[in-house]
Amino acid sequence: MNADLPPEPVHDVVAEMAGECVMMRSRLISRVVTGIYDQELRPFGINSPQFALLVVMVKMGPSSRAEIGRYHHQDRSTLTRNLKIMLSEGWIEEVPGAAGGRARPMAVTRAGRDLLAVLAPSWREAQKKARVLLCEEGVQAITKLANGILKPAPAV
Amino acid sequence: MNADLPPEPVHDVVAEMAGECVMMRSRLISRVVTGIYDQELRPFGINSPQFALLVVMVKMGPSSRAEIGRYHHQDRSTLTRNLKIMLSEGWIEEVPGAAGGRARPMAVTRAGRDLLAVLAPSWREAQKKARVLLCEEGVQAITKLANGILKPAPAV
DNA sequence: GCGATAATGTTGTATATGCACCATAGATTC
DNA sequence: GAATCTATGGTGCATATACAACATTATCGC
Repeated sequence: MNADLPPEPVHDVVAEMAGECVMMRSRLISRVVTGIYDQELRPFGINSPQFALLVVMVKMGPSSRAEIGRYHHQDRSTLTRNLKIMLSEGWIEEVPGAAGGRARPMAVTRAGRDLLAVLAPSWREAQKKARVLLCEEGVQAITKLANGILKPAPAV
Repeated sequence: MNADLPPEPVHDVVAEMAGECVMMRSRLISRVVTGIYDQELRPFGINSPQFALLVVMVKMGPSSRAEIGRYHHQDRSTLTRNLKIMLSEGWIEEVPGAAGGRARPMAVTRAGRDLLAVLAPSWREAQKKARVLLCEEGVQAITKLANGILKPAPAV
């Protein structure tokens, strides 16, 4: 309001940050929740980020790194590296003669789909634990939020 | 229910995962929100995770890596490395003759507190953008969730 | 067709994050 | 007091993540 007032005490500023920062809370939740799923998925040799990417790719169908990045809000370079690991695991593959020519769409393999089917019970176990931690209310809020990010208002 | 039934179609399983996974959504939100704050904080030479740690450390007062890790849900080794960078920036320091002897508490320096005061307006700008993205409802849900994780039911 | 522009994928660099494992230093137990 | 247990901090390793810069490849405008 008034730029000439003395700066507010650092203590107050930090109290405001500690009490309200959305980023701190988002990252905290992400860390804790990721840990829950990593624990359940570990026996299958796949981790949380890889599982997420695999599911997104099944959902999207054959897609280029750039397309996946736009939908999943990840940098192209991140996908170049993460997909390389998933390729070597045989969960995904490059679709041969697809797309115009510059892009090289990737798709989930049969092995990738089978893996998802096999680990489904463990994933549900993790879901259950997450629900306990976040309560049904929290789960719904997060679901709604994320869906809003994934499906931005279509250009009319 | 019945282990002898044929496995449900992979398609259905993936649809369930894509539509309900809490981890995928938590990480997505975290990525997007972190990006918002990183953009605002960049001019100050500090990134989102470092900012979060700095705020937590002011809040906690002099604390060992182990204590910070328990409160902030981070591995001790993660803190060893992250704090090293913050030490070299002069935002935190080792408290000399504190604690019993085995632990070596770390505390935020004057420079660290000043940095928080200086970047406060940019942080509020990021808060504003986050509020637009998540809506007031989402912000409150995340805040409530995270507070629940930070303040677990005290052992009675 | 040609030059300008835009999109794609890659690599270098820096940081975040957790697990497994280790050495050390307090704390416990007898 | 010595053996054992436990907590702390550090290292090696693997992965996630983004930004900057680059070469390549379309695409557009003319």
